[in-house]
Amino acid sequence: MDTEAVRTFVLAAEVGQFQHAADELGVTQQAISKRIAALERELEVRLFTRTARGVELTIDGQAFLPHARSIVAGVERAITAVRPDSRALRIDVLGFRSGQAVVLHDYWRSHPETALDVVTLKAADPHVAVAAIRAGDVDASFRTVTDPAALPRDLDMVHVIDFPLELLVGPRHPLASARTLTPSQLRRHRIWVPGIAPKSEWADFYDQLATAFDLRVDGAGPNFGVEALLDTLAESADVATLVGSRDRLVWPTSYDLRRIPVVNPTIAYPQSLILPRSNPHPGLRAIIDYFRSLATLPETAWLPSWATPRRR
Amino acid sequence: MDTEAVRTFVLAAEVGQFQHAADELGVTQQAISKRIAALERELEVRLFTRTARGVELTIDGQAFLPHARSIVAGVERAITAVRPDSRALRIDVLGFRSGQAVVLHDYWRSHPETALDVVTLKAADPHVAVAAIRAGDVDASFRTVTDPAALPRDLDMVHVIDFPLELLVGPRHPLASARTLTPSQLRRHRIWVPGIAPKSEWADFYDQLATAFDLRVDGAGPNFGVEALLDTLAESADVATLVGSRDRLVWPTSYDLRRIPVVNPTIAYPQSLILPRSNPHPGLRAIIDYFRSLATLPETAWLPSWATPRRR
DNA sequence: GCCGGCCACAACGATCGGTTGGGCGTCCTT
DNA sequence: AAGGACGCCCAACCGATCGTTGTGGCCGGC
Repeated sequence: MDTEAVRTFVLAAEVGQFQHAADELGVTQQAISKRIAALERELEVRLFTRTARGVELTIDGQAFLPHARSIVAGVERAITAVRPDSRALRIDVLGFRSGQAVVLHDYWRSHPETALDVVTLKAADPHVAVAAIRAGDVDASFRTVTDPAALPRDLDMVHVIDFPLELLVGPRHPLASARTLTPSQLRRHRIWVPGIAPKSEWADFYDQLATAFDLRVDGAGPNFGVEALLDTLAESADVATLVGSRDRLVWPTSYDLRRIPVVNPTIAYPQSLILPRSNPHPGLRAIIDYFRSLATLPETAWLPSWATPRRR
Repeated sequence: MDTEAVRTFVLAAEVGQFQHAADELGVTQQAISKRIAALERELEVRLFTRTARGVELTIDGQAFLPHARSIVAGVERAITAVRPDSRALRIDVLGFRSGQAVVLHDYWRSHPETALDVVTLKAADPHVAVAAIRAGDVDASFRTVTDPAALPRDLDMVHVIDFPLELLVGPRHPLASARTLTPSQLRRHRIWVPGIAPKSEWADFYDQLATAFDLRVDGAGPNFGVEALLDTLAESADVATLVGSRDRLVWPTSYDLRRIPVVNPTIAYPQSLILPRSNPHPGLRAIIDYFRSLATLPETAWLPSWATPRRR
């Protein structure tokens, strides 16, 4: 189906004449006639009844019209999503299931008029995101550079939210039936966080965490994907992992995995947004405010050294 | 833009390989390559990065993907809306601003998953609707045949709701400042209801109404459209009209028209739905129930002779 | 260093989408 | 009732497009 034909159909339905639509589009009436005929042939349905003074929608045409409008609107949105000059707000997240993306989705659902595109740069290195922002490929990125001096002067990094961590364990794990846990209870249990790149933001976070609470955090081993990790957890009696409270993890219900909040102190992972210092996309303000309006941490929460905590 | 290309893009993005997508679609890899290239040329943006083991979405490609899915879904819905065998529930209303359509829209908003197409047969004669239902062109019609014997045996007519009438007047009309009105207060005022076809359901209604309350209901004159009617009302100091409480009338706010409920007794216009007696569309049941669940009339309401009133 | 897998480019035929030209039916005017 | 205006369709033609087959380049694995 040619979307030009669909657009032509909508226009012809609105003006009620092929001739008028043809003038509007700067083509001949015969071209309109053929476009509609092609559409009718494809749908195997008559869309217009031809009269001496123009055309009129058939029942099928009436039923088709709103869907046609929706297609045209969809094409319109799709084009503006990639047109460099009229690009929608485009934000980089770590992954579509990350807490960042989940909260961003919540924001969009409460502000559905926002033209928002969520993308993910498949690179652990925050410099990739920094370069993408400076190049104008994305408007902002939910990443953190732990050393503020490493951030170029034309970019800004704002702290937007902290996600409390929860322990994720299978049913055979000794801590499986706990309602909540303190960090000291995690001592001597193996915490497996695969796929952490050395010297990355996450490596640093878990290093600090392990030191602070004398934990066994094992970041070694390749990341075979979240499914493989969940598989392992479900079976294992001694492996657990940490996930953000807002992370979306989908697993078969047969897995019977449990998420157990860590408290006293709460362990939180700070989330920042990197954006241009000058002329940031105007839609970012509301998104930052939305993130910051969400529940904040207790005074006692533990945060890594680089965090600039937001507390009430 | 060709929707086949869009569908191809979505598939290629999902499988990550042109070759695989080509196998899936039963064409050569080169065809896929050209489709994507054409899309990229049209959008003036690179959608994939080509690698040795397949393709990967660019940032722009990621931004484009959800919109592409929405286009594909829109095309899907558009096709099912007209495919005779898989047709969505299709209901005929008197007009898109009628109370019928308004309530139907309310229903759809609370059940957005319903595949519903609203059409209007531009004919005053209910036999047109009857024929359309019998032919399968529509599933049901919000029309009334006042003589039940005139309804073919294979069709059923169910009473679904009554719409109380309100007086619509301009600011200079002597009744303009009333909060409510009784029918007897309308006596001697001219009530203008243009565009009523002789011997139609509406002619009969207003005949009975005029007789019952000794009113001056003027149904003469051609209908120049609702705008012309509103124009006249806004200016006039002695012309008023009756509208259903659920009818949607949009007018410039400068008009300052008022809708005044008629009470003691309420005057109600009964609404029926004509549908096939055997194998009606399964979605109709919920719609009928929805209409019937809405506020019913007081015991004292006036209804035309053919009505089968629904009262608590 | 070779092989295998995947994508791009080139050439060719079929199809498609546009134009011009001509004809028919309806409505309005004279 | 005849003529003109208008809007539609059909036919013929032409350039662009979409598919095919054939070929070459690039990259990763053995």
